[in-house]
Amino acid sequence: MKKKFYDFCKKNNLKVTPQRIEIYKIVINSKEHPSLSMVYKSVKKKFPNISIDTVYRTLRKFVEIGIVKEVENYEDFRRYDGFTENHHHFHCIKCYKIFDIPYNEVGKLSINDFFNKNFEILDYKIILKGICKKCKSKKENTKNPLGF
Amino acid sequence: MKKKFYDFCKKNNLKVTPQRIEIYKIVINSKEHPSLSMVYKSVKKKFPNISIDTVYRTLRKFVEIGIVKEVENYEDFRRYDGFTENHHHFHCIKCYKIFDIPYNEVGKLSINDFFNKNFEILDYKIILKGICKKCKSKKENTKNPLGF
DNA sequence: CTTTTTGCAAAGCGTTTGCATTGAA
DNA sequence: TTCAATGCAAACGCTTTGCAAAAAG
Repeated sequence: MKKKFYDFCKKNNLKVTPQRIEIYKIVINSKEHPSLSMVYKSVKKKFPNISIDTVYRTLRKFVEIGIVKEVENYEDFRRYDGFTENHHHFHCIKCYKIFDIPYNEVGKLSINDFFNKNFEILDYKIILKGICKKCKSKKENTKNPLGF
Repeated sequence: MKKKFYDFCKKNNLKVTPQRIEIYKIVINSKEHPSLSMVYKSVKKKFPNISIDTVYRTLRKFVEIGIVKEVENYEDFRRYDGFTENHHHFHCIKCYKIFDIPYNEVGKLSINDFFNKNFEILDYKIILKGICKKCKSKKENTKNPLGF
């Protein structure tokens, strides 16, 4: 684990600083998939003077080099849906469009027993990512249709 | 559709204003699951003087009364994950913890043919929501473990 | 020694709030 | 005529940026 960290840093020309080591440890050891403010509070125990932007920059770096991932259901902007029945979504990574997918167009999901014993599942969503038909036939897509 | 809107407004003591009608139309008719700024740009065509906070307030109201939904993968804060292998997540709605779920603990998803013909699926994530074992045995959970 | 990283402060930007005015019922 | 909604401006909170000092390699 420590080796993995050093390797990633070396490979990506990142200097290994005590702050980075500590932030990495916190993310790895946390069972809660911490938010930034949680990481910040935690690092401060060891480095009371650390500034919050160091945490921001460090986590961004970690995501960039792939040693840490962002939990999937975060996007920069809220988006709205007038179709209020329960359904899934397909996200096109090229044009940023989101397509509604009715339940029956995706195979039914069967949750296994172990899982059902430990969690009460109220709802689930399948989020598919890929490229829509239109974008597959285009060379490139430069325009951002969302207007930002 | 128009009737649905009037009914929802009446039931929830919302006044039917031209701005609200227009915003609702935009969300309903958009195929793109618009972001706020896209809605804003769109309403401005009809109401050049509309202020952005009206759009904010209106969309919030709509979500509140349930006539519009927020696309699921939006959360207020980024959260981080040191487990970089591909896996699913279970979100506890009580304690806000996110649990890692290996692929094999959830039944395999079979995508049907229609779907595969129209979309190139690069990845999919199953996001389960519910209540974890610990929270099921508790009466209430007042503490927010994420630190915000 | 050179180059990156840190901490600080200020700026940026999406979102929310207070308030007087306007408009729906 | 009453009470909610709008538009405006200011405030708010999370995130980013510029820069000099400090630390890593």
